[in-house]
Amino acid sequence: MQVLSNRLSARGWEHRALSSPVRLDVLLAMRLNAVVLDVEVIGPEAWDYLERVCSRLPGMAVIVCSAPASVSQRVRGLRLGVDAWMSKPCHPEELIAVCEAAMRRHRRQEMPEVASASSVGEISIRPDLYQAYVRDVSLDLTPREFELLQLLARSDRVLRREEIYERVWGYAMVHGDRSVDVFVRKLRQKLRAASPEWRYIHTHFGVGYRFAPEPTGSDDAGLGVLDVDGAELHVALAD
Amino acid sequence: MQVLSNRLSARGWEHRALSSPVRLDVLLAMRLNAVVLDVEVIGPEAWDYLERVCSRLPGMAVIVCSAPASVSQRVRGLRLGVDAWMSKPCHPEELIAVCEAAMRRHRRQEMPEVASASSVGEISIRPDLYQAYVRDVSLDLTPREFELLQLLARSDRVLRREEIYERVWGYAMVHGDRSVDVFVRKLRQKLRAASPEWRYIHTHFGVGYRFAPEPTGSDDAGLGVLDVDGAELHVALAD
DNA sequence: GGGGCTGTGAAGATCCTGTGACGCGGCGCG
DNA sequence: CGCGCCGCGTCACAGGATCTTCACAGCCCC
Repeated sequence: MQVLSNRLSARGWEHRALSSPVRLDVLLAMRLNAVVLDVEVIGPEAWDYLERVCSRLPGMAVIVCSAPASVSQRVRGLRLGVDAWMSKPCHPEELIAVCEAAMRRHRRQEMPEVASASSVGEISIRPDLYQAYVRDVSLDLTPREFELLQLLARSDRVLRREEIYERVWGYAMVHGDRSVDVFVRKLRQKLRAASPEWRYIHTHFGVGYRFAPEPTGSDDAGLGVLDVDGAELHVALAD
Repeated sequence: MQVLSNRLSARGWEHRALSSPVRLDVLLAMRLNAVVLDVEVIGPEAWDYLERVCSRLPGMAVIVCSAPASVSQRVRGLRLGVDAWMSKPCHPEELIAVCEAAMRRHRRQEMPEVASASSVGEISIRPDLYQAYVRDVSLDLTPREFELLQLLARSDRVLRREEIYERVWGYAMVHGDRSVDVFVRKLRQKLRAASPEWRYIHTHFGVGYRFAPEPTGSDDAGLGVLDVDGAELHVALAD
């Protein structure tokens, strides 16, 4: 169990290990992508339990990993809705691979669930439409601009150019490429046009960019030229 | 093989047994729900073959049934896209149950399609007749055109070409294939002919297409001075 | 004040889409 | 059996949208 847990973490899976049967409604509340069960642990009501789990949570992958069972038992389980049946002892890596294979197929069917819309500052990002809006007015972003915005908006830290390039363009940035800068400029331009009261993309000199919606508190007012200790300066430093 | 074949027939599965490797395009033309492979039979190119089969036919269940293999081999196969890996000898009934488990989710998608007629804009879609109508006049769609329309009409988001291709054609789109574009054009042509006051399919540059019935606001009013030759042209350009 | 680093604008290259035409293969018909 | 029709997929072309590149100006930090 410990080894399995370590390997799951290594592959980036959120998970939890429980040593006793879980009530159906509790399982339901966990909103899992997959569950690995041992019929021995469940006890004599295993078949009934399996059947209810599979029918109540059709979107969840169900893997059984138990002491060796007869063919007829395994077939019965599979027919009830179990996605895979492994015999202990088994290699943890194989168990993980089996879980991933089962989830892969499950996920394919519930395709229509694209990430939902999110709002940052005045703009709302709609992944289902590949577009961003300010009060139902489209920013008219190109695909690249949109992907850049999406990446920035869901990161709350400074992103280096190389990182941005790699995640938006999909391959490594050659040294000296200014594409990221150019697209940041285009994005800023469109953001400013649609939402002039806010600043969204902040430059970190020598590092990269950071996304953070901030109302332009200063929409001017007098704001002298040398507002030395004022808010502006503070913002500049905090930047 | 014979026993397996008999049992498959008993359970009502259409199937065929082949004793030599099958070319990828032949496999593709078979339009299978699942395939059971033996890596020994495929030969030394098994990994490459498996990878291509899985990526080309993401909707098909792939089960490997071979002589006992190492954990790392099984894991590698599963990570490539194989749905289950069984070791010979195995009980035919278990193999069948495993295939059914792998296919279960994929099929669930196709069943509810026997849905009832639906209306979008001026057109009504009749899945039972495999045809679409505008005021009881048939659009005279070909099967492919109809499937494309049906897919688009029940999605309220942008669909990427690869996604459309995969769900209408049933297998993965090769990069650069223009079939989707061509069929969108044919569909638009017929929609425009039957329902000229509406726009249905919207292009999202660099992304894909989105279906949304919209009355052509433009055939009207103010609109420029020299819109002499009419709404039709305008619509065509604006699309 | 100077050496990078970043913002900006524009031009050229590149990519994407709409479109018409064509070839292939299946099917019904004479 | 030949023939034409039809559905389907491919191709090439053209126009337009998008992306990349480049030079220059402005800015930041040392």
